[in-house]
Amino acid sequence: MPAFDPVPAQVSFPELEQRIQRLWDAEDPFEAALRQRAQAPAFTFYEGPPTANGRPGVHHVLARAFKDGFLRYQQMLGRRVERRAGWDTHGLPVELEVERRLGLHSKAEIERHGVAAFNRLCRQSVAEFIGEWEQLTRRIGFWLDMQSPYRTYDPPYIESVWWSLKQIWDRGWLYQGYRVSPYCPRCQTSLSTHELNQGYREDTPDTAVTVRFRLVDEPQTSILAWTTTPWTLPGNVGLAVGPEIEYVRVRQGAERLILARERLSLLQGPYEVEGPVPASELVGRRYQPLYPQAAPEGDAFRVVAATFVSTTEGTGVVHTAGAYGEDDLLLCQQEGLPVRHTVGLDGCFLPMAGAFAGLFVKDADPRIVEDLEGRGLLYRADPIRHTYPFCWRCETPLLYYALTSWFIRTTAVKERLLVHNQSVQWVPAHLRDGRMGNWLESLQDWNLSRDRYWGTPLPIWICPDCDAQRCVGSFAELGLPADADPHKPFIDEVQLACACGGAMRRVPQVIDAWYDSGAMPYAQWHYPFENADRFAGAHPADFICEAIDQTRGWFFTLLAESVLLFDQPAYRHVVSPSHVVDGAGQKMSKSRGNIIEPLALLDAHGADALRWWFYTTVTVGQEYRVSPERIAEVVKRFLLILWNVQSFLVTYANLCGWDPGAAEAVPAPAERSVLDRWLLARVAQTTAEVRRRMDLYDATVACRQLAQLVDDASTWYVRRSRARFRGEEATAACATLHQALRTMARLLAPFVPFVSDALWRQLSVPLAGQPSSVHLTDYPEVRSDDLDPELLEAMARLRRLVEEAHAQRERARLPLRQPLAAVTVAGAPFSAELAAVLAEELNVREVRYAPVPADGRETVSLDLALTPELRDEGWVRTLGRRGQELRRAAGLRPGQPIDFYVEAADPLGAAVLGQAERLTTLLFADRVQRVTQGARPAVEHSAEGTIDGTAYWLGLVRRGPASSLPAEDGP
RNA sequence: CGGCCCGUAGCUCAGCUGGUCAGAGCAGGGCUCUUAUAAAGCUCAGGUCGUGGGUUCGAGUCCCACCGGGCCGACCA
Repeated sequence: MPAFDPVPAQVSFPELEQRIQRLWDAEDPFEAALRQRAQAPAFTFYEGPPTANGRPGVHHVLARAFKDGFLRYQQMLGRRVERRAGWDTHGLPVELEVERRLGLHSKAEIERHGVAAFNRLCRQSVAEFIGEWEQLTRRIGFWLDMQSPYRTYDPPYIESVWWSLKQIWDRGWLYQGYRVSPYCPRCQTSLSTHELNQGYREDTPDTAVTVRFRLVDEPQTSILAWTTTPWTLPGNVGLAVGPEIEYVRVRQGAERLILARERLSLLQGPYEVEGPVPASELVGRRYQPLYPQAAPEGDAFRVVAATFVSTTEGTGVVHTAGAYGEDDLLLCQQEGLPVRHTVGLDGCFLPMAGAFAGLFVKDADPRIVEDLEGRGLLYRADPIRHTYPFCWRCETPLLYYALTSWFIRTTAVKERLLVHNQSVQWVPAHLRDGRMGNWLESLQDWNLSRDRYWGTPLPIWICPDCDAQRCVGSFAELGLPADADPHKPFIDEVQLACACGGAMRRVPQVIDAWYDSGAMPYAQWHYPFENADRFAGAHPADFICEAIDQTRGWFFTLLAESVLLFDQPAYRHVVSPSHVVDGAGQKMSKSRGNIIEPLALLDAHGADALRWWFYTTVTVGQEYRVSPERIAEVVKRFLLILWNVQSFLVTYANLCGWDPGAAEAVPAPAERSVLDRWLLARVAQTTAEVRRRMDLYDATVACRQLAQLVDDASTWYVRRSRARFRGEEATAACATLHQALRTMARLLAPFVPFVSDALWRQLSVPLAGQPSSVHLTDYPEVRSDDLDPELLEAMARLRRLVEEAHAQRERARLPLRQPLAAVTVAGAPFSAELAAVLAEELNVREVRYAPVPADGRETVSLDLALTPELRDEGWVRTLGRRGQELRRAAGLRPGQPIDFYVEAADPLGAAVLGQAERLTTLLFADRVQRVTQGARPAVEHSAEGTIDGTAYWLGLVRRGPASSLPAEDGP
């Protein structure tokens, strides 16, 4: 009875993975692993919540592969690793999907449809692809608790978010302000940068105007300013000059003009430069408003200094309208210039714009140009073409438009953010001071509010009578039950009594969905209303892992909220892989048609292959050029080799009846042959290196080391040990390879969870009391008794010399089958054992040594002279090979007893007679008989050929049934 | 415009704190081994290590500039 179940030579990894998955379904080792570590110290992980209203892609597999690898590793180290799934459920992407489905195109249409119904659909839409996410998560072997995920729309989650905002409010860090954003006047919403990028159109025709701003105290003198958006001119409140820029006053006809010296080329017709005007002299000067009737209250129409002013375009003077430009707004706030809208939310001029009132701004542009020209204020107007943003949904030209927004004063804790960021171990390391560090250095206040519907409502109530503001931090303050739906529109019905006697109403906004996700460390536990211990024990996280695009996303919001609320970092280690692109390095997109579906890859090559490819192909931080061919290569180069080593062991262990569970005497490792000791030393060395690398969160080098170990086990240990598995050393060899493979299965378990478990289970069959799954074992410790650096070095040296010797044979055209008398090593002698390995690998009788060459370089040289005896043996080995081919052609299995007949003239015939025993062994035959010419017996299979010019004939006859070999599964 | 990453054999990529580092795998040609039965081993690449400077006894490996690619951000008044 064989100890091991036979291993089919052909393996389909996708099928194997499904088989293992079914075992997991039945045994639930995920749950068992958690139970097993229930009392162990926690290793805390935060799962970044994806939005489930989109399909998962290959890039999601990437991050999840790294998450799972590190989590399994930590668990095997003995930590308790909880992994709770989460879903990001709010936000504009969800709303857009629902709008699309309902055929709605604006906020007005949503409100006509009804916000309650709209939000109901949003809630449903979030779950749209949840099944696909769960399927993929499961398929890639990512163990994640998806039974009780946190969801950002759950009332307790929202209540925790409210609590956090109240904390921020109490510290004075939550305030209302203006912000300029790209704004679609038709949809009546601001757009995110992401959306903005989808709508840029090049070569958009527009009009650039250069306008005279007459100085109050010098009406004959004008400052020239230039703009491509004439519609912002009625909103002008100031002119900005650059403190470093040199301005000049020029005379042209009766008038004087002021502009930057570098921009004189803008002038039309002859002019005379009267002299320089320092920027400092311009600052503070007042000019006449272009549209006095639209003048706002306050100290407007002044020249101010601003560093952002350039001289690459225009006049070196920037027309400033605070409500219609980001820089403009900041400048106005800084300089005390009034900010007021001249354009309404619908993109049409307000009544104070006089003749333009009611006109859409883009339609008003030509009218404004006409009007300015009529009043002598236009210096010149030029058609231009530039890149301009349009709404990607409705194609309306976007406006930069200041809206009332609520902000978190993140700048107040900037120093703390920088300090805590320093404490984080980033992989790749440059992210800390690079992308993340730079982002924090140029930190601005967080624009928290969104004028939308499906999101966590901003918990601020304002009294219309006395303007009192109140931030609400719990449901109880509103008298709401714990299970109340706190979403719009219901929450907007809730009024609070103001001290002045008025009824406070909630502000209409919801908050940035990114705030929701950054709140997960505390909100997933409904902290501080519940689970205070649970939160305290799981913050900061030991480890998070998301793709690089989360730097300014989730990585930032986690950190920002943690610092704002707790003055702590949110995580200690971040692994952040780069992007996934197609095989040609192109970004995957629907329009390019180069999207690679993860499930297709998984079906074709399996999850282990894809995971392993992600770990080993490039270092984290470089892009992943994924293609089916590259994943297929992993199967060939790694998984199949691993599988074949396993298959080899099982075949021979069964063949020689070795049983690891039997109390058979196995020599202690130190007593085994040098190849065994070498393999065990390689395993120990690799174990140490893998642990060291994984402790540094470097899965790439760890896995590359493992790949090298697998390759060494196959292409050196097994290759050189094959004969030993059939001889006296079979027990030691089987025990060694068995032990090595079991260790390798555990070393590989975090990375290729399916095949490693398959290996483990197979190898454990004959053993009692073993964990049923490799994922319930401990990560291998370094067996210090096995370490043997000297042996590793000596073997490495030996293998270098082997390569050189093989090259010499190649040049001499002597097949390896042909034995040679000696090899001479110019270098330090090997131990007798290693010398035997060398001799066997090179097929030489003897290893000799010579002094090292003067340059100190070790060399090797084969004695290429053939004696008759060596030549005879070479012939016999060739004949043996031909016999093997005949066996194979006859379809005989290993172990099938046979008789061989050989007919050959001398000198080949003599050689056969002289080495009949060797030939018998080579052919695994019971008997080899030489027959004389013309006396060929009747045989089942035969072959003819020549060796070195001598013709031969081989015949083969079976004897009795096959011995007790395992049957193989088909060809 | 700014920040970061990358630019090494036809392709994909290794090369840690400067001194056998000029490498591996794949593709292609040749050869070999084999009761792991097509999986494996060996061999063949004359590559200005993007370009140009610099530091150094010595630089893919450090510094500067430039060119090209990517990502992120800013800007387009």
